Amino acid sequence: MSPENTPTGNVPRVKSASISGSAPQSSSGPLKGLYLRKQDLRRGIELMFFAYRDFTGEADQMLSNLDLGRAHHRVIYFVGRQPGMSVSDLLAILKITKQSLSRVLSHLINTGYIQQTKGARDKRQRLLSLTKKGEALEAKLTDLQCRRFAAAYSARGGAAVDGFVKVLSSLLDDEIRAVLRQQYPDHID
Amino acid sequence: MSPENTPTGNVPRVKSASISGSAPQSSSGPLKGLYLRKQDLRRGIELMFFAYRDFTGEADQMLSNLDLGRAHHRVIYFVGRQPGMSVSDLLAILKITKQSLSRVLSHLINTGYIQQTKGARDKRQRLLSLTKKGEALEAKLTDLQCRRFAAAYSARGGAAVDGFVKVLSSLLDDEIRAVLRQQYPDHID
DNA sequence: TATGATTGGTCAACATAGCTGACATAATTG
DNA sequence: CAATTATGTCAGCTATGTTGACCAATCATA
Repeated sequence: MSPENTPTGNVPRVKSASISGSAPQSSSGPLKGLYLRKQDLRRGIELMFFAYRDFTGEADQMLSNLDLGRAHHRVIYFVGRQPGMSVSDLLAILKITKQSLSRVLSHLINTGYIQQTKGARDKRQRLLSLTKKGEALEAKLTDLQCRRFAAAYSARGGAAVDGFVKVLSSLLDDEIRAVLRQQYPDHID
Repeated sequence: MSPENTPTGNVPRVKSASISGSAPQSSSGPLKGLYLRKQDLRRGIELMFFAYRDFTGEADQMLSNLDLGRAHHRVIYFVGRQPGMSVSDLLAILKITKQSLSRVLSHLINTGYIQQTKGARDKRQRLLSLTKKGEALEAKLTDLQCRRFAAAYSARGGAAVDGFVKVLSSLLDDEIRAVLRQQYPDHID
């Protein structure tokens, strides 16, 4: 309740045990490493938590009215992003088990959001795409989230967006960064 | 499998139905709004998804070895952040039901990560804090995530960090932004 | 052509972490 | 004293992840 936070005070308090190894706290150039104080790193952690929750919140709401969840959203989003993708493509992006995906995907197929066609080259593959109904939902959901980003981006300007993209890219695991570089060029900075 | 993405090509393709309302696509100053193209907004959506997953991944791994989950992590993190906070403080931050919190919190108390003391002013309150054991775990987990942020921050520099923080702040719901401004000053830009 | 790998699916069981609804207790506040 | 607040608890439901086992169709190759 009280607005002060006892342990991590407002003062620098440059403790940073094992982190300071890669980040000399007050040595080189002017202001260098000022953004590597423990409090700054914690701010990053916390902003990620809150921003991610809020970023997904509106879409979650819309989805729940349709008896769908966030897992369905992900499938709809990525299939809409890349129609004709195979199930294993999707598994590689979502990094969940095929059993988990199967539950969600078959529901989306049964309810007419997604359709599948046999692969021409490899007939084992099931190539996924959105139906008209699926496209409509994808558009509504993506639009919601795009609005939020558009508002944030235009409030802060191009330089901030550039930094945002750079830092997020650097937060990724090397593995997924490689996948993104392949599948979605221009994404990674 | 194929690296090309059929619908959302690499070319601008400035379709942007309802978004273009707040973002004139090619009108004003030089390069203005160049970061508001549909593809740029989608990049934001996708980076948030992947970065959040990777950012939480390492900690999740460590937690699962202790038979704890991400929900326990959140409690440990925020209690460590602000020892002596009440249950309702925590509920306001986490935005989950007290029943959900109760399950996780009582487990953390039973296993000796968190202790509670009666409030001095208001004896109904249970003020939460980490035990030694809890502090040790919190330190390990936060350190993991701080390392990731420190690496990203120092790879990209202060200007990028500044933009990152600005954009994330603008992605927040107004409501939580107010809470953060109160509880964690200096967090919101 | 036979064998093994790949693509994809299915059934069953389980765990985590959210939810609602209903109710209880203790303490504070007006 | 009455109403509100802070917190807890029981019971049950849902969404979404997990393992493990097993199956069928198709492809690639020795």
